[in-house]
Amino acid sequence: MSAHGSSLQGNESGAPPLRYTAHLARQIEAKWQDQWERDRTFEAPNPAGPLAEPEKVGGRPKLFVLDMFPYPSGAGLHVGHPLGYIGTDVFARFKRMTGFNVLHALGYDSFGLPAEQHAIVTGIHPRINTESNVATMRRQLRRLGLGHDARRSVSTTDEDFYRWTQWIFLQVFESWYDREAGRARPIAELIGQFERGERDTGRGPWGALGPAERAAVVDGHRLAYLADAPVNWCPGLGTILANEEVTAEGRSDIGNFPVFKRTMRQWTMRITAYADRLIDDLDRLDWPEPIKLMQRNWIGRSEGARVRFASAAGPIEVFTTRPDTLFGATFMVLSPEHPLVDELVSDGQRADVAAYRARAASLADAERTDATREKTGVSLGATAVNPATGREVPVWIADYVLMGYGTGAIMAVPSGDQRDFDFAREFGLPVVPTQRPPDAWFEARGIPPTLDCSQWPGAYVGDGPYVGSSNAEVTLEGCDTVDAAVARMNAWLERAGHGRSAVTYKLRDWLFSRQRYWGEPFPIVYDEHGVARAVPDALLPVRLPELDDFKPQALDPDDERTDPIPPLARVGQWVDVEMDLGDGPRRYRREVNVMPQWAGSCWYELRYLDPTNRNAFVDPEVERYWMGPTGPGHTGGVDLYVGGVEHAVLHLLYARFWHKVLFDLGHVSSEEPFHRLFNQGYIQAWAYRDARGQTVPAAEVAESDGSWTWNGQPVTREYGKMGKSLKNVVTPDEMYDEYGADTFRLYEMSMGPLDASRPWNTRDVVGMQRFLQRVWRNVVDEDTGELRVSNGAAPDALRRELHRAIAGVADDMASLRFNTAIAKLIELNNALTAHVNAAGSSPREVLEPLVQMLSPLCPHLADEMWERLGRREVLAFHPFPVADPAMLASDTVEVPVQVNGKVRSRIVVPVGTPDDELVRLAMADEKVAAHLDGRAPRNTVVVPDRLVNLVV
RNA sequence: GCCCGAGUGGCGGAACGGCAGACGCGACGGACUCAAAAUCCGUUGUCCGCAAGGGCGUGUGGGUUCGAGUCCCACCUCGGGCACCA
Repeated sequence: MSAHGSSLQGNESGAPPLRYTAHLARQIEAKWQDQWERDRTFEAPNPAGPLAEPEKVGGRPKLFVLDMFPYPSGAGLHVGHPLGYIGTDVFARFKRMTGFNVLHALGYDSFGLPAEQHAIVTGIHPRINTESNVATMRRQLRRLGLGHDARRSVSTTDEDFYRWTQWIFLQVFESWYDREAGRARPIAELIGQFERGERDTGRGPWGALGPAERAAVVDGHRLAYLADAPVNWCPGLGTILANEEVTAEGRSDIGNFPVFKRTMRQWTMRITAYADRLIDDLDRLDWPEPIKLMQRNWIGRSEGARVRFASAAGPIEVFTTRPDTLFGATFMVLSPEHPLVDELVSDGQRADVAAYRARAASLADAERTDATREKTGVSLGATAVNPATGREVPVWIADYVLMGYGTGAIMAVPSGDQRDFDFAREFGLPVVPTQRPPDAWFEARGIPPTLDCSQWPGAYVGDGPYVGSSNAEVTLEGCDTVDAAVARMNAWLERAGHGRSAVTYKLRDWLFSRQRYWGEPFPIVYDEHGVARAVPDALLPVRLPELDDFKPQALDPDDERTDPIPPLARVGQWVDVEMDLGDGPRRYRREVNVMPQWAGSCWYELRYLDPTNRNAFVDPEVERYWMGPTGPGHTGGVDLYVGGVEHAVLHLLYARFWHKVLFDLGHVSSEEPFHRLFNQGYIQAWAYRDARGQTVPAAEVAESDGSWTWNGQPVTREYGKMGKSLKNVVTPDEMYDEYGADTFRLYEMSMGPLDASRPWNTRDVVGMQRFLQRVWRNVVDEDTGELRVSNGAAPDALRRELHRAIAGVADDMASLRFNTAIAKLIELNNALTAHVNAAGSSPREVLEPLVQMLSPLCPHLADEMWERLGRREVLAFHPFPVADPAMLASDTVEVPVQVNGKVRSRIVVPVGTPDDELVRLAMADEKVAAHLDGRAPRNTVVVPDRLVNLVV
C-alpha cells in the first residue's frame, strides 16, 4: 500500500495490485464522492435569502449552468440520458477552476402521464412510484460524480414547490395585457380603468353591469381565461386521452375503443399577446440559429389583410396574406367548424355538409393540412360577394382550412395559391389570373406563355405584373412587386370599408387544462354564478386529494353523449368547499382539471436559485444575482442551458412566456429565462430483428463481415432510440461496473461533439480506460504504489507540448468541445509516456497541469492523483493552468505549396517570411519546379505563414 | 405534408474557405512470455507501382472560387418537432 494512508484494496485476478481497473476506480470514486458530500464542496453560496453566505460569494463572477428538467422515468437511466449532464458538469467544473461561483443543480419534473398510467394499471399511488423513481435516478447520478448542489434538487410534486406553481398561475390569472404599454399589468389596474370610464367595457358603463357581467368583461382580458376547446373523449376507457394515446384511425391506443372529439370548458393562456415580443427578443438571445428559426416559424407572424365578403348570413371575414390577389378570388372556403356554416348551408346540401363536418372532426390538424392528400370539400350551396369584382362567388367548406388560424375562412385564389389551385381543379371551379408569370416560369414547365390558366400546371406565386386587377376605385396595374400591390390594395380596402391590413399568427393560445389526476390542482374555485375566483395566497397550496381508485369509470364505448368526467370530479368532498374569499364563508366548487406537465418546467430554474424560501418563489436579490441582466440591453437569464432539440419549440416558448409575465409584473429582473442555449445530441443505438421481425437482445448479436447473427440465425440491423421495445438498452450501472464512472464520463465526452447525435458502442469504451491507465501509470507504479514523479526540469520539447495542450484544452473546454480537448490530453500523455519510458519518471511540472486539466472530465481520478502528488486541497477550486505564450511561439513554419490548387510540396520557412520571398522559395523547390515544368505562374496566391498557390 | 438538422476510412469522429482523415476503436505486424492475457513499439482511406512517386477520394448532380468536407442551388437517405409525451 502506498504511503498516503489510502485504504485502496488491490485488484483480484492476475492484474498488478494498483492497476487502474473498474475495481480500483470504484473505490477511488466512492472515496471522493463521500468527501465532496461531507465537505459540501459543490454547495453554491447565495448573496441573500435562506441560503445566504455573502462572504463566500465574494468578488467572484457568477455562472448559472442548467440542464433541462428530467422526468424521472420508471425504466431508470440508460447511457444516453447523462450525456448533457456530464457535459454541463465538465463545463461547470472548468469554470469553477477559472474562478466562477457556479450554480449547478438538478431537480425532477415529477408530475406527468406515465406515473398516472402506472397507477391505473397497478393501483399504486403515483406519489409512491414517482418517489421511488426519483430515488433510483438520484443514486445513478450520484455514482456519476456530478458536482451538483444537492440542496437545490427540487421536485415539482413537492407541495413546497407546487404551492409556488399555483401562485404563479394566480399571477397570470390576475393579469391582463396592456397593448398600449406593451406589457402585462395587474387586473386591478384594468378594473380601475373601467371604473373611471377610461376604457370601454364593450357592454356599456361599468356601473350598470351586474357581478356576472363584470366578471365576463374582466375575464375577457385575463392572461389565463376559460374557453371551449376540444378533447379526445374515450367513453370506453372513461377518460380523456392525450393525442399520442389516440391512433391514426381515431381509436384509443389501449383497448382500441372509439375516441370522440368533444369540447370542454378549459383554462387557456393568452400567449398570443406576447407573440411579437417572443419573436423580437430572440434577436437578443445566444441560441443556435436553427432553434430561433423554429420558434419564429412556430409563432408564424404574417402580415396581410382582413377582408369582408358580403353574404346572406352577413359579412364573412377572411384573413389573407395576399390581398393583392383579391381580384382572382373565385370562391371562398370556410373551415367545417365555422360558425356561419349552419346559416349559409342550403337545404339541398345540409346532409352532405353534416356528414363532411363529422369526418373532418375525426382528423388531426397535421393530417388535414397535409398537402399531399387529395383535396376534399363540400359546397354550401350559397354565395358571397367578392368586394373587388362585385361578383358572386360560391362558398365551400374544406378540412384544409382550420378554425384556429386567421378567421377560419379563406378567399380562394386558385391562380396564386397551390392549395386553392388543387381544390379548384378537383371541383371544377374557375381559375382567373391576377399576375403574368415570367417567361422563365413557363419555360421551366414546358408550356408557352399564356394567361389562360386552364393551361397552367399549378399556381404562380411571386412578383409579376398584375392583370385584370382593376375596378372603378383601384388598380394594381403598374405594380411590379407583391409588396407594392399589397400596400395599394390595403389602402383601398380601408378606404372602401371592405377590410384593413392585419397581422396574424400561427401561434395559438395555450391550452392549459388536463383532465388528469397527477398534476397541480388549479387554485381556482367557482361561485354560485359560475364565476372563477382565485384561492387566496394564505390557502395555498391547494393539495391534491387522495384517490382510492385510479381507474376511471368505463362507459359504453359508443356512448358519445355522456359528459367526460375528470378524476378529481369524483372526489365529492374535495370539490365542494367552504371558503372565505373576503365576503364571509360561502360554498364553492373547486376546479377539477389539473395543470399540464409544462407548468413546473416553466419556472423550475427560478426555484433552484432559492429552493427553501418560504416567503417568496425566489428572493429578488438572489434572482438578480444569478439571472439578472449583465448590462443595458442584456436579457438576463441562465448563462448556459443544455438540453435536446426536441424542446426547441414548446417548452422553450412556454417558459419564455411565463418568465415575461413575471418580468412585466416586477417579480424578476431578467426578461428571458435562458440567455444561452445549447442543444446536445442524442445517443442512439443499433437494434436487431430476426426473420419474423421480432427484436432480439442487441447485446447478444454477433457481427462478422458486415452481417449480423443472433443464436446463429441472421438478423437485420436498424438504428434507433435506446429502449425496452428495441432491446438495446445499455445502462450507466453496467458502465460503472465494467469501467468506472470516470472512464464512462470520458468516453461519453470523447465520442464526438456534444451537439451531435451518435450511436453507442460499448466496444469503444476501453480506449478511454486505457488512456486513464497510462496516465495513472505515469503517476504511480502499479505494482508498488510508489510515485513515479521527478522534480527536475522537463525537456524543452515536452514543455512546449504541455503549453500547447494547455492553450488548446482551455479553449476547447470554454467552447464545449470536450472531444477535441480529450484528444489533446491524450497526445500530451502519449508524449509524457514516451519520456517516462526513456527517463523512468514524470516531471512534476508536466504531470501536475495534466492532472488539473483532467479534473473537470475525470474528477475522482484527478483528485486521487492530486492527493498522491502531495497536494491537500481538492481540485474543484484550484486554478486551471495557464499557458505561457512564449512556449507557444515557434521560429519556423511548414508551408504547403500548391500548383493549380493541388498540394505538391511543403517548405519550411521562418515565421513572417514576406510574400515575394515565399513565392521565390516555393518556385525553387524541386518538386514544385517539376510540376511547373518551366512555365511561369500566371497568378500567385499567398496566405502568409499558411500557404502558397501557384496558378499556371 | 410542413418546419429544423445531419451525411467524411471497416466504426466513432478531426479539419478559421487553405496540408482531408487529429484522437480513439477495430485490424495487421513486431517486442516481452513456455503460452495466453495485459503492456510496449510500428503499419493501417483507396487504386497503380519493387520503390520513388502518381491517380482517385468527404451521400448524388450542378455552381461560385486561385483553392470547397466547409459557401450557393437541386436531389437522395437518415434523425428531431408538429401544440394533450415532455
